[in-house]
Amino acid sequence: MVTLKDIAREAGVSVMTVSRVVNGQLSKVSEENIKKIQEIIKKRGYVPNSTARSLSSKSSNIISVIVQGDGNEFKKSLYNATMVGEIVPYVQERGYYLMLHFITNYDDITQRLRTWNARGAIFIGTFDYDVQKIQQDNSIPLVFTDSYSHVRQIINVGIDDYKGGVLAAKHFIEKGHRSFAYVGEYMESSVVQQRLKGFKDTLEAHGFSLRSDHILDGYIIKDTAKAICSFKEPVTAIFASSDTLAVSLISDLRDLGKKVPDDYSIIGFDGFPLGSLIKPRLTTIYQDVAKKARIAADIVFRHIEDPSSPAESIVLDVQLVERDSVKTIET
Amino acid sequence: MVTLKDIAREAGVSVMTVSRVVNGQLSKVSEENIKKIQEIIKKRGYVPNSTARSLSSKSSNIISVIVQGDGNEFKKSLYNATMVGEIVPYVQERGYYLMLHFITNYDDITQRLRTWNARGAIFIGTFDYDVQKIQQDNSIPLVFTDSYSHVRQIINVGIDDYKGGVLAAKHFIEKGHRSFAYVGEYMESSVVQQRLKGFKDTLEAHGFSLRSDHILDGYIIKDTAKAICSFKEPVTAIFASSDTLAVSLISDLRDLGKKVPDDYSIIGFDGFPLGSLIKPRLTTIYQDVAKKARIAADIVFRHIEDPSSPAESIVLDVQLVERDSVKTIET
DNA sequence: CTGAAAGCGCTTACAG
DNA sequence: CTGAAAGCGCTTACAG
Repeated sequence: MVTLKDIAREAGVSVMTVSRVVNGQLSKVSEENIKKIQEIIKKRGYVPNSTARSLSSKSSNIISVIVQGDGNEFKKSLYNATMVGEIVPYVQERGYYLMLHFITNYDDITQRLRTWNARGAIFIGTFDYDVQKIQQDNSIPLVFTDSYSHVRQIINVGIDDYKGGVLAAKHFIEKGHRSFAYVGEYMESSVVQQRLKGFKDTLEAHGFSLRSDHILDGYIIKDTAKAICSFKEPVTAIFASSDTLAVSLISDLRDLGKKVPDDYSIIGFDGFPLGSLIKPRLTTIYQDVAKKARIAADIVFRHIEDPSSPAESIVLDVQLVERDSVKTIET
Repeated sequence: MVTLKDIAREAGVSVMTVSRVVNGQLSKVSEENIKKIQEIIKKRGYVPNSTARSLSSKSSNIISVIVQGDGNEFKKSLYNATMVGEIVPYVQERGYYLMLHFITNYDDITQRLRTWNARGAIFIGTFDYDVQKIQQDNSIPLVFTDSYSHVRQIINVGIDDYKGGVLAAKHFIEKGHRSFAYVGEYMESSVVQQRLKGFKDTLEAHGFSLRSDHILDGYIIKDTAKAICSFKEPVTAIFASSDTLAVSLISDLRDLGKKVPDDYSIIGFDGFPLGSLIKPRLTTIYQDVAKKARIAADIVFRHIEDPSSPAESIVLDVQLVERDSVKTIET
């Protein structure tokens, strides 16, 4: 392994001079030495040792991406892949490295961040309850996404989940629907709850209701489609908390001999390309996942460069994308 | 930050004794000290500094996952997400950390591996040509997936892509099809080429042919569906190199007023859940992506524990999953 | 513009 | 079972 010392010896200078060249502090080194050193570095294939660098500077150029869960969700939907896929190049462009962690136990977070002296962290998924503890234990920039923690000084990039629910409800109502159901996955997550709340509040504001037994947890109930088909009070409109869920539901309903949107109308959430590939094309609430990821990464770097930057909470808009999965009912 | 030294001082022992406890070398420390030290560690919330550890031991517990491309492919299909989602928990269970790299320039690989003293690496995607160079430059275990490099000592976990093509061809022929097309994405990748080769060879062995202008690169041709519909010599059977591609194709054909499988029959590749959610349910060549990921991770750790382990090349089987996207043509 | 010294927090390799 | 010493490859903080 080639070290600074090796380069220094060969160039006839001290390690400090080589260190300055490696770190781009070129104004502090003579042109002659810069050139000589750069040539030797190239010739020898010198790669700086990041572990040594981190140890002595007490900080690393590692950004940790902390994903909630054991990976099951990661493999199932494109949401996490889109987030991570967007963040990685962003991090790399800035000369940083990305560590990926799956977290099922909050206590692991601080340990994983500290052991590598991570410079910043981006959280993907639901980390509502322990945000405060995580923040107390870590002094590096922590950017949450989709968090509904009530901690005041939190940096978060989220979307208007509530509005998503509102838009879905309004759309169903406009199309003449009068009976509704909500299907959520990971029902305990605030995101899923907010979408539900926006949906329910809006229905009620218009004089309709969402029966509590029409709110289904797709994670608990094995066959959501069957449950919906056997409602005592039948429904025509179903709002699903994700496109993935909506697409599965459409498929399951079809297997039960039901047609979408003729028997059941469905609105999804996310706006992934998938939704426009299926038949009927899925009406959905669109969120800009890539933008969310990019903003989260931006904020991390802003706070790394200027730790005094204020905590900011960003809420991205959502919009209804009307396609073919909601039928118009004449009233 | 709490260090070994702090713990040692508080326990009234040397850093070495603490170090032994931290590293689980409990047989070398008195029970009394073990207990005392463990309590202090817990009380102080001591977290070992991995950068210091790596520097002094000249090795780290980092596994690098190297993904080919700039992330575009990562965000588009569940393939990479499934691979990564499977590998992460596996790596974490063993007390290792995972770094994720997107690579568009081969030269970056060695630099990224070396700078962190990575202990091993798993490659996802096409790394055919530079395998030899990568191997020469790095002495840690390198596990490739889906590589068709001819380097002899390569560790690779792949699938029988050729057989996938064979199965698709046979199925089409059995169902009475006589005219064929192949749609591939990233046509330059060996994986896509092998699937094509198995398909073409089998067609020819049965007295049929695959015209070269019926081989389309989905990455280059904007509207593959339209191209297929305007073939001078029409086809009835289309083999797509991935499920994602097949699903898009079905959607595009539908937009052109064509029906699957009535006008065109389609076979995909991968066997993702998605394929059984759409209508018609997609007939496809199934590969066990999760298994591929797990085996790749297993091999990395086997070679870390025993560097003298022989290079092994594993080829997983594939199978045809018959669903509804291939029509029977009476002959 | 240059460099000598100290130190980051561990582990390795000994000695006892 | 225990510990003192040296060193991993850098950076920080000075001094000149």
